[in-house]
Amino acid sequence: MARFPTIEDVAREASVSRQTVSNVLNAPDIVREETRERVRDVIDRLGYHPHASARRLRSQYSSTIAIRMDPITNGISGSILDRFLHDLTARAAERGMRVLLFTATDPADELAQLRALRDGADVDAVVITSTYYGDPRIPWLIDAGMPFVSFGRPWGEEHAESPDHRWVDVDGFAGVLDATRHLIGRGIRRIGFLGWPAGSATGDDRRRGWTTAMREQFDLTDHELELLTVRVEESVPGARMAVEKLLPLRLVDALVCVSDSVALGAMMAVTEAGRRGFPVIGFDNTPVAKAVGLSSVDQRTDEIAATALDLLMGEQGHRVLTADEVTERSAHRLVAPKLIVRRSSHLTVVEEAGSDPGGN
Amino acid sequence: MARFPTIEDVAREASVSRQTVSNVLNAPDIVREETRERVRDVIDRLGYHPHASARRLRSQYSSTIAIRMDPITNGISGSILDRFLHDLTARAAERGMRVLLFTATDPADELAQLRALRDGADVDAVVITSTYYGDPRIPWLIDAGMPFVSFGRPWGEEHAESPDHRWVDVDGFAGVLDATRHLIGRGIRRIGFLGWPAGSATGDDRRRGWTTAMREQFDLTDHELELLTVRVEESVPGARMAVEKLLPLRLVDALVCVSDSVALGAMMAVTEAGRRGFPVIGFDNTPVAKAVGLSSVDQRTDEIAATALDLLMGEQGHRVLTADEVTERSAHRLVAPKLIVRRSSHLTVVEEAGSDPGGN
DNA sequence: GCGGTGGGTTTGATCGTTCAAACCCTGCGA
DNA sequence: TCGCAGGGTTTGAACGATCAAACCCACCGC
Repeated sequence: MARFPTIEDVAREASVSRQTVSNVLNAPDIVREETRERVRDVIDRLGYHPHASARRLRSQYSSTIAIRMDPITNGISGSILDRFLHDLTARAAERGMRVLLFTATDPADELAQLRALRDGADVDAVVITSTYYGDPRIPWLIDAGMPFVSFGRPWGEEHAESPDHRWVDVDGFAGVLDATRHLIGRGIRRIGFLGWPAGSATGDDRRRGWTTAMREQFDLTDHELELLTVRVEESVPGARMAVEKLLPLRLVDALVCVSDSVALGAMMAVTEAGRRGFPVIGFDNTPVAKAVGLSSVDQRTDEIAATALDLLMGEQGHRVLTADEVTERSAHRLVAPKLIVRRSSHLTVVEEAGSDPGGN
Repeated sequence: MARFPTIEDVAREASVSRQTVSNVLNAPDIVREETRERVRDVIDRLGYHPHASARRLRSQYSSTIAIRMDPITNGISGSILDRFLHDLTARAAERGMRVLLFTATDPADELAQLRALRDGADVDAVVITSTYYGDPRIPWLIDAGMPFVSFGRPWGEEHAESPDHRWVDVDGFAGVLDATRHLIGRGIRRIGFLGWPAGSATGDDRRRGWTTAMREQFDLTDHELELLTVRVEESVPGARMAVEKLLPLRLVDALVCVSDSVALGAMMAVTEAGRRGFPVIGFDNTPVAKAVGLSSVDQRTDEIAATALDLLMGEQGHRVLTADEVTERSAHRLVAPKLIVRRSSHLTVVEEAGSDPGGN
């Protein structure tokens, strides 16, 4: 392989110094216009690209964000993280950042990996996903002074309000509220909620969207709402069996679901029972939802990715901000999801419209 | 943030030279044991990690592999690439390699991205996926002298046999052959094939697995095989409708499918028609297959990832091999997939066993 | 006693860039 | 005329590692 041109080659060819070439690239406004043009021409002609490692070595910025590739493909909803990953990569590129993947076998290993990435000056920041209660990564990252943002709220953690922990999350409450209102708007009254066992922060938050929508329209007690709720584990067959039992009771005329997995189970039960026109709405807008025509609440991963970068680098910046540069107001953000309406929530069978954030 | 220790700090502390520290890390066998131990102790004590960019600058290796994050989440099978990505990252780490993501809006943009990555000396090699007929990336990469491996055969391309183009692919033929034999072994004779429209290289290859298995057992003409074949586009509802029409004809007693998407459609039709005990087998072993109990042919992404790295770096190497270091024999590999049996292909309803490559 | 050998270690140069400071020039006011 | 400001450019050093060659020294054979 032929040697690539260096900044030195460009400088010589353009009859300027190395530093001037560097300035053309990094601070074009301090270079006289004529010089700038000339240097740019040479850069194009030689096909020069700065050597990333040399730049990183000198500037001490890696312009790289690390994210863990999670092994857990939790049911059918795992693909959200993949969509997020894609969008994060695209958005990061717009800001001159790269995304580096890593994997870990367990939490301890993950911390070791993070330490190595930091010490090797390989990454400027980390994006963490799937946070959980008492997540050890968070104090570690704060302590290590490593900038990070989490996709997921720190439910009930001490750092929830602190700018030390920047986070972005999906407003599950708002999403389910929308979905429920959508069904109410179609004239349905007896809308059930198919959720996870109580106690899951995310699940409870989503259910609150449903209870709020139901209460604002109908006069229901907590007890009545509880009767309209079915709770199952996150699994397709489990949900299917639960709904098979529920349908003959004729208690509800539609179901808002906490996830696409359980919604898929519900749909299968509904189909099998021959109850066409019984609306079901899922949550996550996974490819499966798209494939089977299931209405679902879309997480808008692109919006989340863009927001994560805003939190890390500021609205405009091209550099990762350290924790002490972040103010409380700019450290947390909820992204409102968007209901995608498909056949499963129409009373009449209608194909969805062509343009649809759910994919192609 | 406090400054990290450099190789210089370690050297001073251990009373040796920089180079000796470097040797302890990169060529431990040439250092006297006593010295090695002493240096290792100091490294541990100071928590030293080599500065990745400095190393890359000097050594001209980036130890990084780039892969494009594909925007196309083609139906429900998009998740295979994600599993591959995860496995590739894990396997690469074992060999001291990192995986860097990038995205592109179109083929031209992808080439531009690749060029920038190469010129910036950011990556040593590229993994490309979703290759297609006449893929412009392949000649470009060969021409640019950039080492690469593709996940996917170059169907009918000139480079198919050349060591210039290293590739690994799933042996769809063998997978479908297995699946069909599995059904034959269960005593089923009239096994249909649900495929894609003729002309797709991957689809035709998979169908050949079915025809071979059927021929070796039963005496069937091409025409008869054609009658047992149903062809649909890659979509759940399309497959469902096709199978809805097929079932009443009572021509077939089971279906082997070209993908999980169409298999899912088939399953839905079967369920709706109340034909319990009508086996369906998919291909890809997506999370959805796992979730709904669909037997499926698993692509073994981990095996593929490991093989891709073998092709790039040699069986043992810790360095990417350039194209001219590769011999013809070591440039291509087919990975045999593995049938995962679930409820959908049992005549009696039986849950699958606990340990299952399909996830958790 | 002297040259040769080879394992183990050190030394100086180098990778390609940016930082910090110096430099050069022109214009302007005192 | 001189000093000074300041835009534009150049120069030398530094970032932290590895490469290539030199070095040291104990040992061996003749």
